[in-house]
Amino acid sequence: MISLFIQIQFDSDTPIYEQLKQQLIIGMAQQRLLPGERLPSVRELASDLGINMHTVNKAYKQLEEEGFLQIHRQRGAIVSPKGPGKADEAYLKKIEEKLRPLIAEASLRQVDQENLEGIVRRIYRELGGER
Amino acid sequence: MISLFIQIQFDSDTPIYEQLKQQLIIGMAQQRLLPGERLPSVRELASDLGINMHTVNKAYKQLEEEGFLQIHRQRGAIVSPKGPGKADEAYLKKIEEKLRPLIAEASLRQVDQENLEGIVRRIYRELGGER
Amino acid sequence: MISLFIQIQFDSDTPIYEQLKQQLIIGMAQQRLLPGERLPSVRELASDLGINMHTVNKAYKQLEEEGFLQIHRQRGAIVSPKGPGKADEAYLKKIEEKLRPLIAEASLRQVDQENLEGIVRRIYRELGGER
Amino acid sequence: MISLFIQIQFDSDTPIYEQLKQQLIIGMAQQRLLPGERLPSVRELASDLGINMHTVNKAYKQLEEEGFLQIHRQRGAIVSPKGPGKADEAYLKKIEEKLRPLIAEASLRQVDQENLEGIVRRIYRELGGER
DNA sequence: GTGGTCTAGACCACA
DNA sequence: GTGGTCTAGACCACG
Repeated sequence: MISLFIQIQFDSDTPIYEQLKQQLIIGMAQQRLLPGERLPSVRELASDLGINMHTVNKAYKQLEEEGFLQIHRQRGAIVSPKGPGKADEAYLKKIEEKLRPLIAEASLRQVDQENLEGIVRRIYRELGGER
Repeated sequence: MISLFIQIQFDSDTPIYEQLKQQLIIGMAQQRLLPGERLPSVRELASDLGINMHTVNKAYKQLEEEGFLQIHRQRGAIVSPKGPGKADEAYLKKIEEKLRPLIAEASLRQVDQENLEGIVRRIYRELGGER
Repeated sequence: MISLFIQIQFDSDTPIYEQLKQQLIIGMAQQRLLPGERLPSVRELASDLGINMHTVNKAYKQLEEEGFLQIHRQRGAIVSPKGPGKADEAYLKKIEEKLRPLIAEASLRQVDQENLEGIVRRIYRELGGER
Repeated sequence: MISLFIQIQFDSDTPIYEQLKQQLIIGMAQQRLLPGERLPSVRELASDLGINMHTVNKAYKQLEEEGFLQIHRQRGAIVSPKGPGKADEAYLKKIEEKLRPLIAEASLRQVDQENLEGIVRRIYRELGGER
Protein backbone atom coordinates (compact mmCIF):
# COMPACT_ATOMS: atom_id res chain seq x y z
CA MET A 1 0.00 0.00 0.00
CA ILE A 2 1.78 3.01 -1.33
CA SER A 3 -0.64 5.38 0.28
CA LEU A 4 0.56 4.16 3.66
CA PHE A 5 3.68 6.27 3.53
CA ILE A 6 2.22 9.29 1.80
CA GLN A 7 1.01 12.10 4.02
CA ILE A 8 -0.64 15.16 2.56
CA GLN A 9 -0.71 18.37 4.59
CA PHE A 10 -3.87 20.10 3.56
CA ASP A 11 -2.94 23.31 5.34
CA SER A 12 0.46 23.61 3.73
CA ASP A 13 1.22 26.32 1.21
CA THR A 14 2.97 23.71 -0.92
CA PRO A 15 0.39 22.57 -3.48
CA ILE A 16 -0.99 19.09 -2.96
CA TYR A 17 0.26 17.85 -6.32
CA GLU A 18 3.73 19.11 -5.41
CA GLN A 19 3.70 17.36 -2.04
CA LEU A 20 2.63 14.21 -3.79
CA LYS A 21 5.43 14.50 -6.34
CA GLN A 22 7.98 15.03 -3.59
CA GLN A 23 6.82 12.09 -1.55
CA LEU A 24 6.78 9.79 -4.54
CA ILE A 25 10.33 10.86 -5.36
CA ILE A 26 11.36 10.27 -1.76
CA GLY A 27 9.72 6.83 -1.98
CA MET A 28 11.80 6.04 -5.04
CA ALA A 29 15.00 7.26 -3.43
CA GLN A 30 14.23 5.06 -0.42
CA GLN A 31 13.54 2.17 -2.75
CA ARG A 32 10.12 1.70 -1.31
CA LEU A 33 9.10 2.20 -4.91
CA LEU A 34 11.19 0.09 -7.23
CA PRO A 35 11.89 0.58 -10.93
CA GLY A 36 9.13 -1.06 -12.94
CA GLU A 37 6.76 -1.15 -9.99
CA ARG A 38 3.16 -0.30 -10.68
CA LEU A 39 1.65 2.70 -8.93
CA PRO A 40 -1.98 2.91 -7.86
CA SER A 41 -4.37 4.25 -10.47
CA VAL A 42 -5.11 7.95 -10.27
CA ARG A 43 -8.61 7.26 -9.00
CA GLU A 44 -7.44 4.79 -6.41
CA LEU A 45 -4.69 6.97 -4.99
CA ALA A 46 -6.95 10.01 -5.04
CA SER A 47 -9.56 8.15 -3.10
CA ASP A 48 -7.02 6.79 -0.60
CA LEU A 49 -5.59 10.24 0.04
CA GLY A 50 -8.93 12.02 0.03
CA ILE A 51 -8.00 14.27 -2.84
CA ASN A 52 -9.20 14.77 -6.37
CA MET A 53 -8.33 12.51 -9.27
CA HIS A 54 -7.08 15.43 -11.32
CA THR A 55 -4.65 16.44 -8.63
CA VAL A 56 -3.07 13.00 -8.64
CA ASN A 57 -3.10 13.05 -12.42
CA LYS A 58 -1.21 16.31 -12.47
CA ALA A 59 1.47 14.91 -10.20
CA TYR A 60 1.80 11.73 -12.29
CA LYS A 61 1.94 13.68 -15.56
CA GLN A 62 4.68 15.94 -14.28
CA LEU A 63 6.67 13.05 -12.91
CA GLU A 64 6.36 11.36 -16.29
CA GLU A 65 7.56 14.53 -18.00
CA GLU A 66 10.58 14.58 -15.69
CA GLY A 67 11.41 10.95 -16.38
CA PHE A 68 10.44 9.41 -13.05
CA LEU A 69 7.36 7.54 -14.26
CA GLN A 70 5.97 5.97 -17.37
CA ILE A 71 2.24 6.26 -17.93
CA HIS A 72 0.45 3.76 -20.12
CA ARG A 73 -3.11 4.34 -21.11
CA GLN A 74 -4.37 1.03 -19.86
CA ARG A 75 -1.78 -0.33 -17.48
CA GLY A 76 -1.52 2.83 -15.46
CA ALA A 77 1.67 4.32 -14.14
CA ILE A 78 4.90 2.49 -13.36
CA VAL A 79 8.15 3.70 -11.86
CA SER A 80 10.47 4.32 -14.78
CA PRO A 81 12.84 1.33 -15.08
CA LYS A 82 15.68 3.57 -16.23
CA GLY A 83 15.12 6.28 -13.68
CA PRO A 84 15.27 10.01 -14.46
CA GLY A 85 18.19 11.37 -16.40
CA LYS A 86 21.55 11.66 -14.69
CA ALA A 87 22.30 15.12 -13.35
CA ASP A 88 23.61 17.48 -16.03
CA GLU A 89 25.01 20.99 -15.80
CA ALA A 90 21.57 22.59 -15.97
CA TYR A 91 20.28 20.45 -13.14
CA LEU A 92 23.26 21.17 -10.92
CA LYS A 93 22.80 24.87 -11.61
CA LYS A 94 19.15 24.66 -10.64
CA ILE A 95 19.90 22.83 -7.42
CA GLU A 96 22.50 25.46 -6.55
CA GLU A 97 19.97 28.24 -7.12
CA LYS A 98 17.63 26.51 -4.72
CA LEU A 99 20.31 26.00 -2.10
CA ARG A 100 21.77 29.48 -2.13
CA PRO A 101 18.94 31.39 -0.39
CA LEU A 102 18.38 28.50 1.96
CA ILE A 103 22.02 28.48 3.00
CA ALA A 104 22.18 32.27 3.20
CA GLU A 105 19.39 32.29 5.74
CA ALA A 106 20.88 29.36 7.61
CA SER A 107 24.24 31.07 7.90
CA LEU A 108 22.59 34.23 9.24
CA ARG A 109 20.92 32.02 11.81
CA GLN A 110 24.35 30.75 12.79
CA VAL A 111 24.03 27.33 11.23
CA ASP A 112 27.59 26.80 10.03
CA GLN A 113 28.84 24.57 7.27
CA GLU A 114 29.49 21.64 9.59
CA ASN A 115 25.95 21.78 11.01
CA LEU A 116 24.40 21.84 7.58
CA GLU A 117 26.55 19.06 6.23
CA GLY A 118 25.48 17.02 9.22
CA ILE A 119 21.86 17.49 8.19
CA VAL A 120 22.66 16.59 4.60
CA ARG A 121 24.47 13.45 5.72
CA ARG A 122 21.55 12.46 7.92
CA ILE A 123 19.11 12.78 5.03
CA TYR A 124 21.31 10.74 2.73
CA ARG A 125 21.58 8.06 5.41
CA GLU A 126 17.85 8.10 6.04
CA LEU A 127 17.09 7.77 2.32
CA GLY A 128 19.41 4.80 2.02
CA GLY A 129 18.27 3.20 5.24
CA GLU A 130 14.57 2.50 4.65
CA ARG A 131 14.95 -0.45 2.33
CA MET B 1 23.41 51.36 -4.02
CA ILE B 2 21.65 48.24 -2.87
CA SER B 3 19.80 47.89 -6.12
CA LEU B 4 23.11 47.30 -7.84
CA PHE B 5 23.35 43.72 -6.72
CA ILE B 6 19.67 42.82 -6.90
CA GLN B 7 18.54 41.15 -10.05
CA ILE B 8 14.86 40.37 -10.56
CA GLN B 9 13.96 37.69 -13.07
CA PHE B 10 10.62 38.71 -14.45
CA ASP B 11 10.13 35.44 -16.25
CA SER B 12 10.78 33.28 -13.20
CA ASP B 13 8.00 31.38 -11.53
CA THR B 14 9.30 32.50 -8.17
CA PRO B 15 7.21 35.53 -7.16
CA ILE B 16 9.02 38.84 -7.33
CA TYR B 17 8.56 39.60 -3.65
CA GLU B 18 10.10 36.21 -2.87
CA GLN B 19 13.09 36.85 -5.14
CA LEU B 20 13.55 40.18 -3.45
CA LYS B 21 13.46 38.63 0.02
CA GLN B 22 15.97 35.99 -0.99
CA GLN B 23 18.38 38.46 -2.49
CA LEU B 24 18.21 40.76 0.49
CA ILE B 25 18.95 37.81 2.75
CA ILE B 26 21.84 36.79 0.52
CA GLY B 27 23.10 40.38 0.70
CA MET B 28 23.06 40.21 4.50
CA ALA B 29 24.83 36.87 4.54
CA GLN B 30 27.51 38.34 2.26
CA GLN B 31 27.73 41.36 4.54
CA ARG B 32 26.99 43.68 1.69
CA LEU B 33 24.17 44.74 3.96
CA LEU B 34 25.43 45.33 7.47
CA PRO B 35 23.49 45.24 10.74
CA GLY B 36 21.98 48.66 11.35
CA GLU B 37 22.35 49.72 7.74
CA ARG B 38 19.50 51.68 6.24
CA LEU B 39 17.67 50.18 3.27
CA PRO B 40 16.27 52.27 0.41
CA SER B 41 12.70 53.41 0.85
CA VAL B 42 9.96 51.22 -0.57
CA ARG B 43 9.26 53.81 -3.24
CA GLU B 44 12.91 54.19 -4.21
CA LEU B 45 13.70 50.48 -4.44
CA ALA B 46 10.54 49.82 -6.39
CA SER B 47 11.44 52.50 -8.86
CA ASP B 48 15.05 51.30 -9.18
CA LEU B 49 13.99 47.73 -9.86
CA GLY B 50 11.04 48.62 -12.02
CA ILE B 51 8.57 46.77 -9.83
CA ASN B 52 5.45 47.62 -7.89
CA MET B 53 5.65 49.41 -4.53
CA HIS B 54 3.29 46.88 -3.00
CA THR B 55 5.73 44.14 -3.94
CA VAL B 56 8.66 45.78 -2.16
CA ASN B 57 6.44 46.51 0.79
CA LYS B 58 5.40 42.91 1.06
CA ALA B 59 9.01 41.74 1.01
CA TYR B 60 10.04 44.25 3.71
CA LYS B 61 7.07 43.39 5.90
CA GLN B 62 7.80 39.70 5.77
CA LEU B 63 11.48 40.22 6.42
CA GLU B 64 10.55 42.29 9.45
CA GLU B 65 8.27 39.53 10.72
CA GLU B 66 11.08 37.04 10.35
CA GLY B 67 13.51 39.25 12.26
CA PHE B 68 15.79 40.33 9.41
CA LEU B 69 14.67 43.95 9.31
CA GLN B 70 13.29 46.62 11.54
CA ILE B 71 10.83 49.08 10.09
CA HIS B 72 10.43 52.51 11.66
CA ARG B 73 7.83 54.99 10.58
CA GLN B 74 10.33 57.78 10.06
CA ARG B 75 13.69 56.25 9.39
CA GLY B 76 12.40 53.54 7.10
CA ALA B 77 13.83 50.04 7.14
CA ILE B 78 17.15 49.05 8.64
CA VAL B 79 18.93 45.74 8.77
CA SER B 80 18.23 44.29 12.18
CA PRO B 81 21.26 44.98 14.38
CA LYS B 82 20.84 41.70 16.26
CA GLY B 83 20.18 39.63 13.17
CA PRO B 84 17.37 37.09 12.96
CA GLY B 85 16.98 34.62 15.78
CA LYS B 86 19.52 31.85 16.11
CA ALA B 87 18.38 28.56 14.63
CA ASP B 88 16.13 26.63 16.97
CA GLU B 89 14.71 23.13 16.73
CA ALA B 90 11.71 24.25 14.68
CA TYR B 91 13.93 26.03 12.20
CA LEU B 92 16.24 23.06 11.79
CA LYS B 93 13.25 20.86 11.25
CA LYS B 94 11.93 23.19 8.57
CA ILE B 95 15.22 23.30 6.76
CA GLU B 96 15.39 19.53 6.82
CA GLU B 97 11.91 19.30 5.30
CA LYS B 98 13.04 21.54 2.49
CA LEU B 99 16.22 19.59 1.89
CA ARG B 100 14.71 16.11 1.89
CA PRO B 101 12.85 16.20 -1.45
CA LEU B 102 15.71 18.08 -3.03
CA ILE B 103 18.23 15.47 -1.90
CA ALA B 104 15.92 12.59 -2.81
CA GLU B 105 15.77 13.82 -6.38
CA ALA B 106 19.47 14.51 -6.47
CA SER B 107 20.30 11.02 -5.28
CA LEU B 108 18.03 9.50 -7.95
CA ARG B 109 19.95 11.58 -10.44
CA GLN B 110 23.15 10.06 -9.16
CA VAL B 111 24.41 13.09 -7.30
CA ASP B 112 26.07 11.45 -4.31
CA GLN B 113 26.71 12.90 -0.89
CA GLU B 114 30.20 14.10 -1.79
CA ASN B 115 28.97 15.98 -4.88
CA LEU B 116 26.25 17.69 -2.91
CA GLU B 117 28.50 18.62 -0.02
CA GLY B 118 30.84 20.10 -2.59
CA ILE B 119 28.05 22.36 -3.77
CA VAL B 120 27.15 23.30 -0.20
CA ARG B 121 30.76 24.14 0.57
CA ARG B 122 31.04 26.25 -2.55
CA ILE B 123 27.97 28.26 -1.59
CA TYR B 124 29.25 28.84 1.96
CA ARG B 125 32.55 30.00 0.54
CA GLU B 126 30.88 32.26 -1.96
CA LEU B 127 28.69 33.83 0.71
CA GLY B 128 31.66 34.49 2.92
CA GLY B 129 33.90 35.71 0.14
CA GLU B 130 32.05 38.76 -1.15
CA ARG B 131 32.83 41.11 1.68
CA MET C 1 -8.47 39.82 -32.63
CA ILE C 2 -6.57 36.59 -32.54
CA SER C 3 -9.74 34.57 -32.23
CA LEU C 4 -10.70 35.76 -35.70
CA PHE C 5 -8.44 33.30 -37.40
CA ILE C 6 -8.88 30.39 -35.03
CA GLN C 7 -11.50 27.86 -35.95
CA ILE C 8 -12.27 24.95 -33.65
CA GLN C 9 -13.93 21.85 -35.11
CA PHE C 10 -15.99 20.46 -32.29
CA ASP C 11 -16.72 17.24 -34.15
CA SER C 12 -13.09 16.49 -34.92
CA ASP C 13 -11.29 13.61 -33.26
CA THR C 14 -8.33 15.89 -32.73
CA PRO C 15 -8.66 17.22 -29.19
CA ILE C 16 -9.66 20.87 -28.91
CA TYR C 17 -6.50 21.81 -27.05
CA GLU C 18 -4.46 20.19 -29.82
CA GLN C 19 -6.33 22.06 -32.55
CA LEU C 20 -5.73 25.25 -30.63
CA LYS C 21 -2.01 24.53 -30.29
CA GLN C 22 -1.74 23.82 -33.99
CA GLN C 23 -3.54 26.95 -35.04
CA LEU C 24 -1.50 29.13 -32.73
CA ILE C 25 1.67 27.61 -34.18
CA ILE C 26 0.37 28.24 -37.69
CA GLY C 27 -0.40 31.82 -36.69
CA MET C 28 3.19 32.24 -35.51
CA ALA C 29 4.60 30.73 -38.70
CA GLN C 30 2.42 33.13 -40.70
CA GLN C 31 3.64 35.98 -38.55
CA ARG C 32 0.12 36.91 -37.66
CA LEU C 33 1.44 36.38 -34.14
CA LEU C 34 4.73 38.14 -33.66
CA PRO C 35 7.48 37.42 -31.12
CA GLY C 36 6.71 39.30 -27.92
CA GLU C 37 3.07 39.78 -28.82
CA ARG C 38 0.54 39.31 -26.06
CA LEU C 39 -2.05 36.56 -26.41
CA PRO C 40 -5.58 36.85 -25.06
CA SER C 41 -6.05 35.72 -21.47
CA VAL C 42 -7.17 32.13 -21.05
CA ARG C 43 -10.63 33.27 -19.98
CA GLU C 44 -11.00 35.68 -22.85
CA LEU C 45 -9.95 33.25 -25.55
CA ALA C 46 -12.03 30.49 -24.02
CA SER C 47 -15.06 32.73 -24.03
CA ASP C 48 -14.41 33.87 -27.62
CA LEU C 49 -14.07 30.31 -28.86
CA GLY C 50 -16.89 28.94 -26.77
CA ILE C 51 -14.69 26.47 -24.94
CA ASN C 52 -13.58 25.97 -21.40
CA MET C 53 -10.87 28.01 -19.73
CA HIS C 54 -8.98 24.88 -18.72
CA THR C 55 -8.80 23.70 -22.29
CA VAL C 56 -7.15 26.94 -23.38
CA ASN C 57 -4.89 26.74 -20.36
CA LYS C 58 -3.75 23.26 -21.33
CA ALA C 59 -2.85 24.44 -24.82
CA TYR C 60 -0.96 27.47 -23.48
CA LYS C 61 0.91 25.40 -20.89
CA GLN C 62 2.03 22.87 -23.47
CA LEU C 63 3.11 25.58 -25.89
CA GLU C 64 5.09 27.14 -23.08
CA GLU C 65 6.71 23.80 -22.31
CA GLU C 66 7.69 23.49 -25.96
CA GLY C 67 9.19 26.97 -26.08
CA PHE C 68 6.57 28.74 -28.21
CA LEU C 69 5.11 30.90 -25.43
CA GLN C 70 6.09 32.49 -22.19
CA ILE C 71 3.47 32.63 -19.48
CA HIS C 72 3.66 35.24 -16.74
CA ARG C 73 1.37 35.04 -13.79
CA GLN C 74 0.00 38.54 -14.15
CA ARG C 75 0.77 39.68 -17.65
CA GLY C 76 -0.62 36.58 -19.29
CA ALA C 77 0.96 34.78 -22.22
CA ILE C 78 3.23 36.25 -24.86
CA VAL C 79 4.74 34.73 -27.97
CA SER C 80 8.25 33.71 -27.04
CA PRO C 81 10.65 36.37 -28.34
CA LYS C 82 13.32 33.77 -29.07
CA GLY C 83 11.01 31.25 -30.63
CA PRO C 84 11.16 27.51 -29.97
CA GLY C 85 14.49 25.74 -30.15
CA LYS C 86 16.06 25.14 -33.53
CA ALA C 87 15.43 21.67 -34.94
CA ASP C 88 17.80 19.07 -33.50
CA GLU C 89 18.35 15.43 -34.39
CA ALA C 90 15.56 14.23 -32.12
CA TYR C 91 13.08 16.63 -33.65
CA LEU C 92 13.98 15.65 -37.21
CA LYS C 93 13.61 12.00 -36.24
CA LYS C 94 10.18 12.68 -34.80
CA ILE C 95 9.04 14.55 -37.88
CA GLU C 96 10.24 11.67 -40.04
CA GLU C 97 8.28 9.19 -37.94
CA LYS C 98 5.18 11.29 -38.50
CA LEU C 99 5.77 11.58 -42.22
CA ARG C 100 6.53 7.94 -42.95
CA PRO C 101 3.02 6.45 -42.52
CA LEU C 102 1.49 9.48 -44.19
CA ILE C 103 3.75 9.10 -47.22
CA ALA C 104 3.31 5.33 -47.32
CA GLU C 105 -0.44 5.75 -47.65
CA ALA C 106 -0.05 8.54 -50.17
CA SER C 107 2.21 6.47 -52.36
CA LEU C 108 -0.26 3.56 -52.29
CA ARG C 109 -2.87 6.05 -53.42
CA GLN C 110 -0.62 6.96 -56.32
CA VAL C 111 0.47 10.33 -55.02
CA ASP C 112 4.06 10.39 -56.24
CA GLN C 113 6.98 12.34 -54.89
CA GLU C 114 6.41 15.27 -57.26
CA ASN C 115 2.76 15.61 -56.24
CA LEU C 116 3.62 15.59 -52.57
CA GLU C 117 6.46 18.04 -52.91
CA GLY C 118 4.01 20.29 -54.71
CA ILE C 119 1.75 20.23 -51.68
CA VAL C 120 4.67 20.89 -49.36
CA ARG C 121 5.79 23.84 -51.48
CA ARG C 122 2.27 25.24 -51.50
CA ILE C 123 2.05 25.08 -47.71
CA TYR C 124 5.41 26.77 -47.29
CA ARG C 125 4.35 29.49 -49.68
CA GLU C 126 1.01 29.93 -47.93
CA LEU C 127 2.71 30.19 -44.52
CA GLY C 128 5.06 32.84 -45.79
CA GLY C 129 2.42 34.69 -47.70
CA GLU C 130 -0.04 35.81 -45.06
CA ARG C 131 2.00 38.58 -43.59
CA MET D 1 6.44 -13.98 -41.46
CA ILE D 2 4.71 -10.64 -41.46
CA SER D 3 5.24 -10.18 -37.77
CA LEU D 4 8.94 -10.08 -38.47
CA PHE D 5 8.87 -6.52 -39.64
CA ILE D 6 6.20 -5.20 -37.31
CA GLN D 7 7.42 -3.53 -34.17
CA ILE D 8 4.91 -2.35 -31.59
CA GLN D 9 6.05 0.35 -29.15
CA PHE D 10 4.13 -0.34 -26.02
CA ASP D 11 5.22 2.89 -24.41
CA SER D 12 4.13 5.07 -27.32
CA ASP D 13 1.15 7.36 -27.04
CA THR D 14 0.00 6.21 -30.45
CA PRO D 15 -2.61 3.51 -29.88
CA ILE D 16 -1.45 0.00 -30.69
CA TYR D 17 -4.14 -0.54 -33.32
CA GLU D 18 -2.99 2.64 -35.02
CA GLN D 19 0.64 1.58 -34.98
CA LEU D 20 -0.39 -1.73 -36.47
CA LYS D 21 -2.38 -0.05 -39.24
CA GLN D 22 0.52 2.24 -40.07
CA GLN D 23 3.04 -0.56 -40.23
CA LEU D 24 0.82 -2.70 -42.41
CA ILE D 25 0.39 0.22 -44.78
CA ILE D 26 4.12 0.81 -44.79
CA GLY D 27 4.59 -2.91 -45.55
CA MET D 28 2.29 -2.58 -48.53
CA ALA D 29 4.06 0.52 -49.79
CA GLN D 30 7.35 -1.33 -49.53
CA GLN D 31 5.81 -4.28 -51.36
CA ARG D 32 6.70 -6.59 -48.56
CA LEU D 33 2.96 -7.25 -48.59
CA LEU D 34 1.75 -7.82 -52.12
CA PRO D 35 -1.75 -7.39 -53.53
CA GLY D 36 -3.72 -10.57 -52.99
CA GLU D 37 -1.35 -11.80 -50.30
CA ARG D 38 -2.94 -13.47 -47.28
CA LEU D 39 -2.37 -11.88 -43.89
CA PRO D 40 -1.97 -13.87 -40.68
CA SER D 41 -5.18 -14.58 -38.81
CA VAL D 42 -6.22 -12.14 -36.12
CA ARG D 43 -5.46 -14.72 -33.47
CA GLU D 44 -2.05 -15.56 -34.89
CA LEU D 45 -0.85 -11.98 -35.34
CA ALA D 46 -2.10 -11.01 -31.89
CA SER D 47 -0.21 -13.88 -30.38
CA ASP D 48 2.98 -13.13 -32.35
CA LEU D 49 2.96 -9.49 -31.32
CA GLY D 50 1.83 -10.12 -27.77
CA ILE D 51 -1.20 -7.90 -28.09
CA ASN D 52 -4.93 -8.32 -27.73
CA MET D 53 -7.00 -10.00 -30.47
CA HIS D 54 -9.52 -7.16 -30.34
CA THR D 55 -6.73 -4.77 -31.17
CA VAL D 56 -5.66 -6.65 -34.29
CA ASN D 57 -9.28 -7.01 -35.28
CA LYS D 58 -9.84 -3.28 -35.01
CA ALA D 59 -6.84 -2.56 -37.21
CA TYR D 60 -7.95 -5.09 -39.85
CA LYS D 61 -11.52 -3.80 -39.86
CA GLN D 62 -10.45 -0.21 -40.34
CA LEU D 63 -7.98 -1.13 -43.07
CA GLU D 64 -10.80 -2.98 -44.82
CA GLU D 65 -13.05 0.07 -44.59
CA GLU D 66 -10.31 2.20 -46.07
CA GLY D 67 -9.81 -0.20 -48.98
CA PHE D 68 -6.44 -1.64 -48.04
CA LEU D 69 -7.66 -5.11 -47.11
CA GLN D 70 -10.42 -7.51 -47.95
CA ILE D 71 -11.75 -9.70 -45.17
CA HIS D 72 -13.40 -13.00 -46.06
CA ARG D 73 -15.06 -15.18 -43.51
CA GLN D 74 -13.12 -18.27 -44.50
CA ARG D 75 -9.89 -17.19 -46.07
CA GLY D 76 -9.23 -14.42 -43.57
CA ALA D 77 -7.72 -11.12 -44.60
CA ILE D 78 -5.90 -10.50 -47.87
CA VAL D 79 -4.20 -7.41 -49.20
CA SER D 80 -6.66 -5.77 -51.55
CA PRO D 81 -5.68 -6.72 -55.12
CA LYS D 82 -6.78 -3.36 -56.48
CA GLY D 83 -5.19 -1.34 -53.74
CA PRO D 84 -6.94 1.50 -51.95
CA GLY D 85 -8.69 4.10 -54.06
CA LYS D 86 -6.58 6.56 -55.98
CA ALA D 87 -6.17 9.91 -54.24
CA ASP D 88 -9.15 12.20 -54.80
CA GLU D 89 -9.69 15.82 -53.91
CA ALA D 90 -10.95 14.99 -50.44
CA TYR D 91 -7.92 12.85 -49.71
CA LEU D 92 -5.50 15.50 -50.91
CA LYS D 93 -7.29 18.03 -48.75
CA LYS D 94 -6.97 15.76 -45.73
CA ILE D 95 -3.28 15.19 -46.28
CA GLU D 96 -2.75 18.92 -46.59
CA GLU D 97 -4.56 19.48 -43.29
CA LYS D 98 -2.21 17.02 -41.65
CA LEU D 99 0.87 18.56 -43.18
CA ARG D 100 0.09 22.19 -42.41
CA PRO D 101 0.64 22.18 -38.62
CA LEU D 102 3.64 19.92 -39.03
CA ILE D 103 5.23 22.25 -41.56
CA ALA D 104 4.32 25.34 -39.55
CA GLU D 105 6.21 24.00 -36.56
CA ALA D 106 9.10 22.87 -38.73
CA SER D 107 9.43 26.29 -40.29
CA LEU D 108 9.45 27.96 -36.86
CA ARG D 109 12.22 25.57 -35.94
CA GLN D 110 14.15 26.75 -38.97
CA VAL D 111 13.66 23.68 -41.11
CA ASP D 112 13.35 25.22 -44.55
CA GLN D 113 11.63 23.86 -47.61
CA GLU D 114 14.76 22.21 -48.95
CA ASN D 115 15.43 20.37 -45.68
CA LEU D 116 11.90 19.07 -45.52
CA GLU D 117 11.82 18.00 -49.14
CA GLY D 118 15.04 16.14 -48.48
CA ILE D 119 13.30 14.18 -45.73
CA VAL D 120 10.31 13.50 -47.98
CA ARG D 121 12.60 12.27 -50.75
CA ARG D 122 14.45 10.02 -48.35
CA ILE D 123 11.21 8.42 -47.17
CA TYR D 124 10.02 7.84 -50.73
CA ARG D 125 13.33 6.26 -51.58
CA GLU D 126 13.27 4.11 -48.47
CA LEU D 127 9.74 2.92 -49.21
CA GLY D 128 10.67 1.99 -52.74
CA GLY D 129 13.95 0.43 -51.82
CA GLU D 130 12.93 -2.42 -49.54
CA ARG D 131 11.55 -4.74 -52.17
C1' DG E 1 -7.49 41.03 -13.87
C1' DT E 2 -4.13 37.34 -14.43
C1' DG E 3 -2.83 32.50 -14.06
C1' DG E 4 -2.46 28.59 -10.34
C1' DT E 5 -4.77 25.24 -7.86
C1' DC E 6 -8.42 22.24 -6.46
C1' DT E 7 -12.75 20.00 -6.74
C1' DA E 8 -16.62 17.54 -9.09
C1' DG E 9 -18.61 15.00 -12.46
C1' DA E 10 -19.02 13.40 -17.17
C1' DC E 11 -18.02 10.84 -21.54
C1' DC E 12 -14.76 8.41 -24.38
C1' DA E 13 -10.83 5.51 -26.36
C1' DC E 14 -8.21 1.79 -25.39
C1' DA E 15 -7.17 -2.97 -24.56
C1' DG F 1 -10.81 -0.62 -15.45
C1' DT F 2 -7.33 2.64 -17.17
C1' DG F 3 -5.99 7.33 -18.43
C1' DG F 4 -7.51 11.30 -21.76
C1' DT F 5 -10.40 15.02 -22.44
C1' DC F 6 -13.77 18.47 -21.47
C1' DT F 7 -16.77 21.17 -18.73
C1' DA F 8 -18.07 23.95 -14.59
C1' DG F 9 -17.30 26.56 -10.80
C1' DA F 10 -14.55 28.06 -6.91
C1' DC F 11 -10.81 30.29 -4.13
C1' DC F 12 -6.22 32.21 -3.96
C1' DA F 13 -1.62 34.57 -4.93
C1' DC F 14 0.26 38.04 -7.42
C1' DG F 15 1.13 42.74 -8.70
